[in-house]
Amino acid sequence: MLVIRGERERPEMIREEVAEVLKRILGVEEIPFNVPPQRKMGDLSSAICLSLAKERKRPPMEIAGEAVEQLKANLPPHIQEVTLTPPGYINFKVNWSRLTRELISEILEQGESAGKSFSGGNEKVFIEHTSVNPNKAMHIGHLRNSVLGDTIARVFRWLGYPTEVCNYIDDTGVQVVDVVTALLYLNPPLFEEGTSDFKSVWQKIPEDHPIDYFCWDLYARFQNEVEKDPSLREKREEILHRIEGGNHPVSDFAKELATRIVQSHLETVARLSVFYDLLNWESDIIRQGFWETTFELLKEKGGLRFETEGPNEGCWVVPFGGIAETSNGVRSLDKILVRSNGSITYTAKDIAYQLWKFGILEKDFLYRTWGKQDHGEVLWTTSMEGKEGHQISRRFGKADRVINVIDVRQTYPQQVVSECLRQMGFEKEAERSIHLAYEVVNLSPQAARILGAEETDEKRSVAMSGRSGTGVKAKDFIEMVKKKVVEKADHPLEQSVANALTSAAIRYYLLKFTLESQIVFDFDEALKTTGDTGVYLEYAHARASSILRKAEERKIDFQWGKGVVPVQLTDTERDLVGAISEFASVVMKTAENLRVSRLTEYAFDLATAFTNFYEHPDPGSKVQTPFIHLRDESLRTFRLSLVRAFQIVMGNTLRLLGMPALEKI
RNA sequence: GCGCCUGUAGCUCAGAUGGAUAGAGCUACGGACUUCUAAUCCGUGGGUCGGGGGUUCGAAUCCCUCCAGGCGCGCCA
Repeated sequence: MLVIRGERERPEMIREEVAEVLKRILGVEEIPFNVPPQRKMGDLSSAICLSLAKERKRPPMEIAGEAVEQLKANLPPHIQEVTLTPPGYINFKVNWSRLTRELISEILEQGESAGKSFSGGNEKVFIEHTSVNPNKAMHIGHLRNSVLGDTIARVFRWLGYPTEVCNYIDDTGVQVVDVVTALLYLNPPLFEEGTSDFKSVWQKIPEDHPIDYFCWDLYARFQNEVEKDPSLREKREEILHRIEGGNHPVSDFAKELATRIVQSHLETVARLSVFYDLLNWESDIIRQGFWETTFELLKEKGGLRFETEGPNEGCWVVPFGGIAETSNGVRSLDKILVRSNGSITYTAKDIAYQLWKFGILEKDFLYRTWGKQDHGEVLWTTSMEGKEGHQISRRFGKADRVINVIDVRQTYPQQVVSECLRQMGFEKEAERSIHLAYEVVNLSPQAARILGAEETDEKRSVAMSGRSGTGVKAKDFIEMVKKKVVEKADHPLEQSVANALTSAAIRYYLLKFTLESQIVFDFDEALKTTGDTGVYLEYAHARASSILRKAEERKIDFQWGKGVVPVQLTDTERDLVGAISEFASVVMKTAENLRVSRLTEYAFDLATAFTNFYEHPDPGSKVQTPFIHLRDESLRTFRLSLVRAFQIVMGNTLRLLGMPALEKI
């Protein structure tokens, strides 16, 4: 759990006010709170006296009774009534009128920065997400990663933390090697040794076929071919060395290929408003000698061992405790960083990279700009042709906290990385190396069948696999959702609106699940546009905007003043105020525990509260008068101001979720 | 074998720190639009919170155990 410093927000504030008084009265350290099951009981409740009964050897009703008496004599500022219900609950009624006056004033005054805190100080947060192998198209599982990381980054930025987002490009890994090998040697015209002219190879990619899609199929095909053709395996080995070594036409070709595919990945996620500050290339980590420095550091600080015997003979390993029996027989648990042939493992590179993120490593990348992104910010990239860190306008790395967004299957290697940091003596950095682990996206049996997967079990979900080419490609999915959104609309949509709804629907779908919940992707489920969806959120915001627009068109003057707040709010007014008041503390909690689903849940609650208020501002009454038609000027002003306050907070919530806040649909 | 995660309504999922009658959405059925935007709202139906023990005044939540599913434990990345 991260510790987030921040100002106390409304619900927290009220709770703390109450807790303060109660702690004094009862002489306890902590006061637990909960919400009563029925509204008439109150808005806030505590069962503290029930747990106190035993140790104090007194009936809970008696303890609570005395506490209530004292509370009545000394009411916390935002509480208007305290009651007692058996078997010993203390219930509090909030002074909604007062809370509403303060809350709306504050929001209208602060506008779009309402609820924003500037508590982050100088603590820099470094977030790595996406990091898709640049050898094929992205699929929906990758999107979950991107959208999670992007949302977390938005939350930290909002809270005032200097935040840096990077996308790691593994351009020297076997996946890229496979596709390069396939391009060069699978189909004629074959690559001729000694030449640096790759024109004919590039021409294999049809012009009307996106490169990432082409490589998706090619990569899957290559997996089959390489199985039965030993000469391809040899070629692959050769190409691996050339790419790792650099300084060879094939290496340049691989880089070019990866660059083009990265570009298509960036275009894909940009459709969901996902952007980065920096692209970090693995080839640059290798070429800048990050590992050599790390190797020395590891040997110097300890935590690394050269094996002279046993199964890992000839390797440099990090000891992780003995031998274990696994399903594949008896294995050493120690993590190999340098193989007996001298080459280094992925985890070794990861350790070096993690050290760089914290600014521990003396080495640095060279940097240049990649280009401007759709949101107007420049994207940087590491590059051997770039400038040194001190020569550019930005400073990358040197973070105080590092969040790596990687799926749950990589928990073990991530632990190895932070454990290595610990063993090297970087205790604080190990503590602040956070693996944001989330479960994968699988395909429902139906979805798998639609995609043409063979042998689907009707009960079991199917893992997506780049190797076999089964998966829902991100761009396909985006297009499908867009098509559905346009179809479902009762009027023609502007392109920008259709795109915004599409993005909101997809982001919401991928964010609403808890981190440990596997998403079993099903087309019907994922293409929903009613109920608990991103579309619902957009409608609530657009509806509020329309009301305000209409009020303006009719020249309705609604000048906010605290005097317009009714003494007694209706149920739906009160629920909406309650939802609005929770905004800031929800954002804070999201940053603390990195559980973004809490934010989507809140967004839905907030939108629901508004929609209910809009449909039934006077729940008891048979007639519901549109706000702009209200005769009672004071009430009209109040309700329109509440709409405005909602619109501001909903807009902020949407932006935190990376969704455009539509004024009109 | 060891470790981690999951199991809640027909389906998809929420349910910090243990609290009062376990909630949404979808689906089904029945209602509400000469509109401040109905991708909405209202109503009805729907549950042995995987099973069994335990701790507690109180357990979906904590502990033990069993069952079912997923993942991890590579000189892969």
